[in-house]
Amino acid sequence: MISTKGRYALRLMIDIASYSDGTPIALKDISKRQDISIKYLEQVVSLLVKRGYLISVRGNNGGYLLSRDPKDYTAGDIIRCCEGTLAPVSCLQTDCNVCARKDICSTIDFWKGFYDVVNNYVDSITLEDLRQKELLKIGNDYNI
Amino acid sequence: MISTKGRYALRLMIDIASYSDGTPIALKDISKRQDISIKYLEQVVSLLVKRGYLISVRGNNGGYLLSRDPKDYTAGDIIRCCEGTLAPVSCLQTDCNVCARKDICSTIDFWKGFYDVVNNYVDSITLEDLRQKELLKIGNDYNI
DNA sequence: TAATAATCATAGTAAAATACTAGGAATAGA
DNA sequence: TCTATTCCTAGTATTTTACTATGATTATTA
Repeated sequence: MISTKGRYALRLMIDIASYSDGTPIALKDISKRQDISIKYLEQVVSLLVKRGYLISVRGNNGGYLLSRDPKDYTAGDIIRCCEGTLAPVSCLQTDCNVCARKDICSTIDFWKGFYDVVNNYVDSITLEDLRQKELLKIGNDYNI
Repeated sequence: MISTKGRYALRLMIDIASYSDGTPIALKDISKRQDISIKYLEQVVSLLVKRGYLISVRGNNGGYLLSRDPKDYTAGDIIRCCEGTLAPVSCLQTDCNVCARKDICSTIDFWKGFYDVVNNYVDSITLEDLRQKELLKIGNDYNI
């Protein structure tokens, strides 16, 4: 299971990508639209700012802006930023958690393959793709 | 991350598939080879027995036997049996955890795709494939 | 038949992770 | 200066994880 950090991060980024008109989007508004507390969003957003995925604007009328075009983020970028690695086993994490059984392990290749299909998938979808889907949903809502 | 339950289940099944000569394999032996406590293996193995993936033989000289040919188990069968669903989000679990946002959710298709690539991958590898890899490793060890 | 070696079943538990909330400082526009 | 925002650090209840412990049950074998 992907934790709330990763899932909320994706929704937050989609929200900003979908609703921004060039001015910063405040957490207050994202909180309302996404039904997630401002306090928790603060924690999620801080990871995205630290990574440079979002630009924060402090003070009154502040908020957050994308630092790139939506097509230049993958869903994987966003999820990994807040969720950590998507490695299915700890011995595949980058800061190589060396395993005592690595020379005799018959499952490591299986897990590498798992890791690969996951990363390939999440990196095949861009924030722009998700934004298009969101705009479609909003459109559908208006049409009811 | 896949938990120890799922990872140990895979190793346990590979171990039985690789070392069984038709007589039951005792947890004591699996424990030695795999470096996992008998007590913890008991918990893992009970899930596989309940699901019918293993046949247990009680009493002295007892142990466990595969109930099918190794080519007729997928890695996915084994992992899901002990790990539970591989769904990345709870609203995709079979006993549909209905989400209040389902009609307006723009990420559900993304998560469905995630779920699909994971299931497709783990179901593309059979226990026989993993057994072959294990036998190769054992062979290599003897050649050192 | 008694000892032994195995599975089976249930409970307990320490540590870590998860999913938050709380309080207040810093910043900047009106 | 007031207010609306982000920023930062702690705290915390709950759940999950990764086991261990105890003892019952079962069946072979000496």
